[in-house]
This record gives sequence, structure tokens and C-alpha cells, in this order.
Amino acid sequence: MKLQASYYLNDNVVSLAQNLIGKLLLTRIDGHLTSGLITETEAYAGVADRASHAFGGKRTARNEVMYHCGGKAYVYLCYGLHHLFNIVTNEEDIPHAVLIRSILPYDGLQIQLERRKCKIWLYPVMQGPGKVSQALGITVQENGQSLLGRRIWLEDMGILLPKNAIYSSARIGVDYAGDDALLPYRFYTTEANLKACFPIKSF
DNA sequence: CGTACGATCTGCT
DNA sequence: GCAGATCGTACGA
Repeated sequence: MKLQASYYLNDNVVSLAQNLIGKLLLTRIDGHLTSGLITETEAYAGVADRASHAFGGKRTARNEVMYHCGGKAYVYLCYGLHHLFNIVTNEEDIPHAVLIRSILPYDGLQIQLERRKCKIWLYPVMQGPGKVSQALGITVQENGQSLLGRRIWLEDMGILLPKNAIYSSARIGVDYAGDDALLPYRFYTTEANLKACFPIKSF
């Protein structure tokens, strides 16, 4: 089931980041359908969050889409070479976003491996926000895209992870954010946890 | 304008 | 464990 507009309007970006674990992220880019189950996310909680690009109400050409209505892609270039994919959430003018940090490949594994320039699949191959975008073909060209369209979207696969199968920690790489670097806004699960809860046994 | 740096990844030691 | 890649953005002069 494709996630609808109302899903992204949730005003609690932290609980939404947790809820996104186990959802399927799909792209149809360059004629290829590729997807992965989300295994790791981070919440960026708007103007009050020192780790967010929108901290203090900062609004620039780069982060403009964060201020749009929830349900769009915010993709930006990091370190000059990595395209980082975020889901914009909450209503217009409230710049909340969830960074997708890791996936477990689902559709189009071979294409994903080719994009990643890997011969075989090993666990860390799609672990890391830059790797997720590379595997799914997402670049800054996708910035501002609606997640209700047919280029990038999410689906609920009916995976119901128990709370104790989702872990939390501080966010990665945000040391500059002072006390906010310690907030437990990162959520993740394991491949084994996911497979144990997946309704289709063949997976 | 000039410059410093980043929500990272890879390959080499 | 560490340096290098690589460039758009932000911010100060």
C-alpha cells in the first residue's frame, strides 16, 4: 500500500522517523524499479534543532523544500559528492525532515549493485545515507519531488516490528550541534528483525 | 569576491 | 585508524 499525503503530515517527526523503519522506499529512475526496506533513519526537528539545516529558521535556496508541505524529497549534496535523501514531514512552514540512512535491498538488487559498483551483496553495501541514494539512483535532481508521484514513493508492506526490535541512539556526524547532538533521534533495526516480521515467507 | 567546511565513503597503512 | 576526494553552500569582507 502506497503511503498517502496524510502520512507525511504527522507533526511528530521523531515518532515518524521510528515509524518509517520497515517501510519500503521505491524509485523508478532511468527505467529501473529499485527499492529497499528502510532499516535506519534520523529525525531533524526543525528550527529548534541545532543539527538541522533549518536551525534558527534558516531558509535558503538549498533547504527551501524543507519548508514545503510534508511528502516531498529533500536531497542535497554532502561533502561535494554524496547525495543525501530526506523525507520532508509536517505541514507547510514547519521544516521537519527524516534522513534515510540505510536500506535492505528488495526490488532490483542487480541494478542496485551495479550503481554501487559492487559485484556481490554484503551487509554494509546499502548501509549509509550516501550509499542508499547511489543504490536507488537518487541525486539532487530529485530534490523537491513529490513522494506521491511515480519517481520516488513509499509503501507500507505490513511489517509490524515490536518496539523492542527498534533501537535508538544519538545521530551520526552532527558533533557541531552541541547538546542536540546527544538527542536519541536515530532509529535502526537489523536484517534479522525485519525478516522475522515480514509477512511473506519467501523473502 | 574569498574561503572554510560539511547529516560521507573509500582505500590504504 | 586516517587522509583524500570534491564542490555547492554559507557567510564574512
